Amino acid sequence: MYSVCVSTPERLIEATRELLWERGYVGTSPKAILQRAGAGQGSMYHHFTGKPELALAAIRRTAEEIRATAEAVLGGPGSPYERVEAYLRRERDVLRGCPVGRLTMDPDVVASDELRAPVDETLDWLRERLAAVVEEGRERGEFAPGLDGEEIAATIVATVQGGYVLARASGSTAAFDTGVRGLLSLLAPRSPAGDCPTPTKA
Amino acid sequence: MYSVCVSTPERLIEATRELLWERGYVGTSPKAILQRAGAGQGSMYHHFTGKPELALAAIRRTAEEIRATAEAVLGGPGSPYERVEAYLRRERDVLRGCPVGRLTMDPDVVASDELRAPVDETLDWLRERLAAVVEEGRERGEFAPGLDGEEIAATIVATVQGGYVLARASGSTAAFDTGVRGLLSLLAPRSPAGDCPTPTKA
DNA sequence: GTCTATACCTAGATAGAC
DNA sequence: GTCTATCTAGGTATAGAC
Repeated sequence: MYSVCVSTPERLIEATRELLWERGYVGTSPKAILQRAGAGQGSMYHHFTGKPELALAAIRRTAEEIRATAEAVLGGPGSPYERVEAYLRRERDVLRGCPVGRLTMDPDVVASDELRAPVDETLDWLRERLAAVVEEGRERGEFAPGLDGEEIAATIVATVQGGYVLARASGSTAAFDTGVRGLLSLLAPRSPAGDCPTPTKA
Repeated sequence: MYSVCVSTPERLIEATRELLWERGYVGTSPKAILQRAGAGQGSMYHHFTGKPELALAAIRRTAEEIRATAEAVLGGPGSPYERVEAYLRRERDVLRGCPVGRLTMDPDVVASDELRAPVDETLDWLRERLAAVVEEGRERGEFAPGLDGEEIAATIVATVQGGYVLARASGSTAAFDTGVRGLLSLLAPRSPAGDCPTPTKA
């Protein structure tokens, strides 16, 4: 209940954001939204044309929040590798999953260009942002020269999104962390000497 | 419609498998299952106690299928790296997503230990299987000696599961392939000489 | 075993009073 | 703006005929 000094449309949007995160679009009913927002039917249909429009407002806000959170880390201090590591290791509600990524498993969201757009834009922005950081690191010699920024960026975002899947399947955050550690070990800058592996014949 | 020489329970399970893949558990109604299976209400409740039991049968079968498909590649011919690559590059219905992984975004599946169990077991088995292959490759010197099999396995599975998310968000398989290429470039065996990067100071 | 009929609840939206 | 009917359709399950 967001009953303190918050407008009704605001409470509706926040309630929708929570429910979309918890139950997805098909699993969220107007009735559940109204109960959580402490509003009646009339209010909702006065401010919004229906469930899709309300969901769109909620998704857009969540998308914006995710960008801001990511930018705070990726545009922060530290070397490119450190910023990627900070992004991967930053605190997350792992078992709740990604409030934007999870919508891609929602048939009604994917079927609607309007609802899918903010999801697509967010993940696309994130990939581009990470690609720039990786390219910067590669130019500095922090990453192997053969790596491609866009490819590595896609791998990073996928590892996070897939980490949520593993964690929710097992009911534990461990698998998420394990996957992230694996990726970081693959990305880790080569130390000055001695660990360039001696290749053996195939 | 699976009307040719197939028992009714069989048709019900197959219809449920399809619908769970397309629409998830909360998005799949008994009515839709019956229509696709070409059966009536009575048939379904004669053979199954209800939607959860039918879904469980469907999920178990899909899980078994996934294991068999993965084992065919991971237990096949080729070096460990080649088998991992074959797993990552094998043909997939990328835009349909993973029929097992997607269930982790379903609130009713995650809330039920019974329904979640086969999902968890499948992804867990896959990680262990991949970990063994990676360990084998590391012992052969195909992968860097510092890598951890279980970590890399989690990264591989997460990249695939997350690749589905990226693909479905954009409505294109490109992002999946890009993420896989990035991961393969990170995993690639070091070539005999010349590309051990000259490290620069941090 | 399979069908139809029936039941009750919820989803999603509209109408009109206040 | 918000509320309480009201409405039609669908979700989920049971009962009982065939």
